[in-house]
Order: sequence, then C-alpha cells, then structure tokens
Amino acid sequence: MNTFSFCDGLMNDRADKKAARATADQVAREANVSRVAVSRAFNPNASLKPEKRDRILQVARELNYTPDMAARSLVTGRSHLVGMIVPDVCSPWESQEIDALTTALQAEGFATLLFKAKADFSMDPRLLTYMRGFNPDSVIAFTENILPDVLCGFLDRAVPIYVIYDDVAQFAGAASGTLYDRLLVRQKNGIEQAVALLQGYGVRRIAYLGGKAQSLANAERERTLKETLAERGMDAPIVLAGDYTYDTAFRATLDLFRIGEGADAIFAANDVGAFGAIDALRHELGLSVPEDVKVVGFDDIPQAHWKSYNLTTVRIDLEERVRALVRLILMRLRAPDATPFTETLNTRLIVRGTVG
Amino acid sequence: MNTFSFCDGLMNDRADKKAARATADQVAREANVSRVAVSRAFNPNASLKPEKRDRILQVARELNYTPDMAARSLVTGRSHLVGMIVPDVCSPWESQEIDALTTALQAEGFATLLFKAKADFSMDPRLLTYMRGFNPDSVIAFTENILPDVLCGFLDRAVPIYVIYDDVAQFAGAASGTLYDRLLVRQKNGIEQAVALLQGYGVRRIAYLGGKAQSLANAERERTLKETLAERGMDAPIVLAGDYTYDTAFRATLDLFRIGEGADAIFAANDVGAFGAIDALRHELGLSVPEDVKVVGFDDIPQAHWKSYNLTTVRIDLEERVRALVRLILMRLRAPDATPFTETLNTRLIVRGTVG
DNA sequence: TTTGTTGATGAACACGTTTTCATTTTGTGA
DNA sequence: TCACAAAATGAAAACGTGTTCATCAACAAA
Repeated sequence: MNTFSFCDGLMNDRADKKAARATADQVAREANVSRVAVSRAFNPNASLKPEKRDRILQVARELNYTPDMAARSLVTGRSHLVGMIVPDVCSPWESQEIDALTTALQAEGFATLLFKAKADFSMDPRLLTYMRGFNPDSVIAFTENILPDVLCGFLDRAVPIYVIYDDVAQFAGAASGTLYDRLLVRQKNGIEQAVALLQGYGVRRIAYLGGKAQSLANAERERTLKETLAERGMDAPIVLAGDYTYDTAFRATLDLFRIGEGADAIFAANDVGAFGAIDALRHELGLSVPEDVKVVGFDDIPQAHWKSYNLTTVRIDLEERVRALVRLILMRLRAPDATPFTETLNTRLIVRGTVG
Repeated sequence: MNTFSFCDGLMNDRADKKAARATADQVAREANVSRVAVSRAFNPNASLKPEKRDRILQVARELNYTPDMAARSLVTGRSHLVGMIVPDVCSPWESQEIDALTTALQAEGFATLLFKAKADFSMDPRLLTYMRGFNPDSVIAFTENILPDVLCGFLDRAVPIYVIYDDVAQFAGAASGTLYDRLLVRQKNGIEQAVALLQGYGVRRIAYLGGKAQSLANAERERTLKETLAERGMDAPIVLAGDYTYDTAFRATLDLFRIGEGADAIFAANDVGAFGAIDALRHELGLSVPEDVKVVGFDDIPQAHWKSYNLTTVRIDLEERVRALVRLILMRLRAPDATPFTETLNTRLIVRGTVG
C-alpha cells in the first residue's frame, strides 16, 4: 500500500476473453474486404474508394468495432497518450489546468494519462520507469524539482517534455540537447500594475507571502516583486515562508502581526494563500481588508470572485496558456527536429475588493 | 476545436524511432539469455533461476529497459489502465476523488486514463468509442446520466464499470446482466444528525438548495431530507433548483429571501453551494449566519474549514470510500464471475460554525 | 542404477494493428 | 482504341511482448 508495486510486481494473469471485442478481421470478413481495407477506412489520409469506406464503417458500427490502440501504438510508435505528473490534483489551480489541458488534448485525439507525484513536488524514480512503459507521446510535469534533463534520461525516446513551473514550461528532447521549447509567463506586467495600485493607496510596508521553497514560480514572483518595488523607490518586502496552502498562510499572517511588525499590504504567491491571509486578518486579528491591510493574490482561480474574498489578483490567462502549450506539443510532435519555439504570455491585474 | 477528432480523424504519421527504447531482445543478447528469460525476469511468478534473474534485471537497468505496456497489453488482455470519465475536474469534491483514486490505483500498478465529459453530465458517445480503444481494465464514471447498461453496450469486454453518483457506485459487467457490485453511501445518518441539531435550535422553515437536476445523488439527498423532516413532525422543505455551483446557489438564495418568504435554515446539496448561500446571506442580504439563518452543506471539502465559511456539513469519508472502491475493482478483476459485492459507507455530521 | 518428479529452458505462436510493395484497376487525353 | 498516369488493392512483414508446449537438466526416492 505504501510503495509502488509497479514494474517488477505486476500480476499478469490473463484476462478472460469470453466477450472479446470485435477485431478488424471480423469486420473485413463481414464486409467482404481485406483487413487492410478496414485499416484504411479508419485512416482518413489513406486512399480507399469512398463507397467502400462507407460500407466498412457501417459494418464496423454494427459490430461495435474500434481500432485497438495498443496494437496501433505498437506498430505506429504513437500512443496518443499524454502523461501528466501532478503532485496535488486538488489544488484549484492545477485542477483547472488539468481540466483545460485534457479538454484541449482530447479534441486533438490525445488521452490524458495521470500520475500522482509526491506532495513535496518530488517524484519516485520508479514512477518515471512505470510511466515510460506506457510510451506517452509527450509528458507534462507539474513537479518543479524534476528537471527536464532528468526526465529525459528516463524517457529515452524523443518525447517532448514540458515542465510546468506555473510560469515556465520547458521542452527537452533527447536529440536537442539542452535547447528547449519554452512557454514563458511575463510576471512583470501584473506585478507592476498591482504595485502601482498599492502605491497609489499610500501603502509602504509590503509583505510577500511565499509559496513552496522549491518552487521556481515562487522564486520568480518574489524576484520580480522586489525588482518592481526597487524601481519605484519603495522598501524591500518582508518575506514570509509558505507552501501555497491555506493553513500555512493563515499562521504566517498571524505571526507577522503578533510577533512581527505587521504590514500595510500582503502579496501572496497564490490565491489560496491569499485566502488564508485574509481570514487570519479578518477573523483572528480583527483587522479589516482592505481598509487596514490590502491583499493581492496570484492565479485568479474561480474561488477568487467569491464574495467572502473578492480577491484582487494577478491573472494568468488559463485558456491562452493551455492553447499555447497544446500548440507547442503538436508542433513538436510534427517536427521533432525543428529549432526550439518560445511562446510568451502576459499577466494582468484583476481588480476586485481587497485593495482600496 | 469544437468537436472530437477521434477515431476517424487520427493522424497516424509514424514516429521517428531514432532514439528507440531498449527492447527485450537487446537485453537478452546483452545478458546471454533468451528473450523468454527476460520476460520471465519481469514476471515474479514465473520460474527462473534467481541468479539469472538478478543478472537480467541488472542488464535491464543498465540499458534502461522497461517492458512495453502496449505489447504486453496486446497479448495479456490487461492494459493496467483505469478510465475515469469526469465532467468537471475543477470541482473540489471530484478533484479530491480523482486524486485519491489515482494514488490508490497507482500503488496497485494501475494508471489513470482521464477523459473529460461535457459539463451537463452528459457524454459524447464518441468519447466512449474512443476510450474503448484503449482497453481500460475498469472504468469509473463521474457522469451520472450515463447508466451502467449504456456504458456496457460500448465496452463489450467484461470491463468492471463503476458509476459514481457521488453516493452510489455501481458495477456492470456484460456477463452479469443487471446485477451490479454496489458501493452505497448511507445518507440517512448525517442528515438525521443535522436535522436533530437544527430542530434543537428551534428551526422551523428549512430550504433545500438542490444540485444538478439529473443528479441521482441530489435526488437521494432531497428524498432523505424530506423523509427525515416528516419523521420528526417538521414541515416539508422549500426546494430550490440548483446545479452544484456557487453562482447559482448565490442567486437562488437571493430569490428565496427577496421574492420568496425566506427560511430559518438552508440545506445545500454540496459545500460549494453552501458557500454561495452563505455569501448571499451575509454580503448581499445583510443577514448573519448562523444567528439569522443556519446553513448545512454536503461533502466536507477542504475549503469547508476555511474561516470565512467554517461550514457545518455532512461528511462522506473520502479515504474509506476510495479504499472500498479500489477493493471492489481489484476483486472484480480477479474474479469476473463472482456474485456481486456490496459495500456500504456511513455519513456523519461535522459540526462547525454555521449552525448554532 | 533406475524411475519419477520438479524446475528451468527456448522455439514457435499469438495478440491486432499499420506499412511496404508489387499488382491490379480506374481514369484521362490523344 | 491505345497509352500512360493515378488511384485502389491485398499479401506479407513488422511492432514487442506473454504463453504454450515439448525438451532438458537436476535431484530425490525406490
């Protein structure tokens, strides 16, 4: 129960095939054609007389026939599977991303193969080994401390790998060495707008409530915030440790005001953290938001517009991002050796009720 | 973009195999054994001299070899894939369930194959056709209006299918006709406790804020609530239409108090709906919870303990439920013809701050 | 030593497709 | 009608594995 029973422990008891699925041979026999014709009927670019194709598809429908993906994968080398490695499916932001990616990929004929990494963003090496067995055409990792190069070592076919740093996705192909396709998020815009707004309200002391320590997204946001404050001649932020969770953000905020010196505004590394901060301020410290303390989040998850929070937050457009990522994957699969692409997305501030 | 390009629109361009994965033949050659021996080395119950097995596994590690699941699936008839059909991955309850199921199944050597159904709980028939191609060993559907029998028609192998009604999971095997494995949730306990608590506070007029109309879970909860109220000699509830979303719950609550006659307590079909109701009461209607109106939810999602809501809710133990479901799947795969099993789970009230 | 039993071994087959290639059919213009 | 290109067709090979079956070695019991 505690460990994987993968790879070296699989039970390979043969399945009962009493109610076996229809095969291409059966369809061929029934329709008086060769098996090859059936195959061609299901491949739109193959040449086959239209009426013949129609008849075959008709018979296939009657027999409830579908090409077997395993067999197809074996000869084609394409599994039509996209592996996703996720530490926490419950996280609102990640679940949104999984949802949107699955929808988009499904429309392109790919199915999502979901794997759960460990909660600390790390990954059991055996998980990679296991995943490799399924031959995914591409891999998207939400796990920030497995670097593309490491992943590449395990997936030794030329599999496009995208590692999502929340902000950055990188591609690594065994062939392309250290050159990656990149999906970048320009944090600057949103943070710039947020800081300008705060400054307009006369905010002076800003606290940054961080995400997971290993998170590169978190590092990038912190760096950009510091840079922006400096450019505007404002004081450097007080940095609090966090881990993207509500509870940790809640406690960190309590500490900031009870033990520490407090702040005029809190910049949280993600929306869920912002919720924790808001609740600590309002329900435990007796402070009001935004009158006493202003709060800004990151992500703009659906919960951000709930009236209890009504959060002002820096938004990354999810649909745009997913479209871009899917486009990268498809292009890379089509042209494995093309020179690396780079797509850049913008962020912008969504102004709601927690500032001003 | 709008429709599936499944099945009849697949691009089957051959993948470049320049960096091909190691095959069992290569391992065999390198280790001076037959290919069969390699196969046996990876199947623990096969008989093979221990030292030979060790040597093979060693070579396999060096060559970074993993058995190809597609090939294995082809001959074995087992894909080690569990298909999940989900309308909304973002829903907190469903994402929790996906997360826990994936973790548990992964530990048993199964990977999760995720498909997205339409938002109205319905499913494109082509989605089933598509999924069938991957030969999942079992299917878990979160989509309430695809009945097991319909699913069975598409998956004509003896595939265990579990349809999750949030409260009820049923199994349908082509062989077993209309007899299902059943995973039941006893709603009665939790609702009983909630009603008793409300009655103790002198509540008289209760509103039931429903979930999706097609949802059987919703129907069951409404029915049980009515039954319980009747048993205790209380008035029948006012029933409001909903769809499990925050926004709809928010508006329904406004209507109830502005157009309708209001209520002393609101029973929401799920936690997210309860949040919508609470926010409408507090932030739009100027009423306080729990003093003016008491609110009870369903599910006990992680957000329920957030201070802004601190929701009193009827809990279904997720871990227990997932364990039971995985156990059912494994047993059914091991013994396809065994007589149907039934597991029953309980619910209980988690008392927090929205009542009392 | 002989017999019987158990465990290890590899050749051949099976799984359900796609693809290659040589062949046949169809269509088009002179 | 003929010649030629283009499209349609099916036989056979390939993909990478698990399993069956007959064989062989080893070892214990008679």
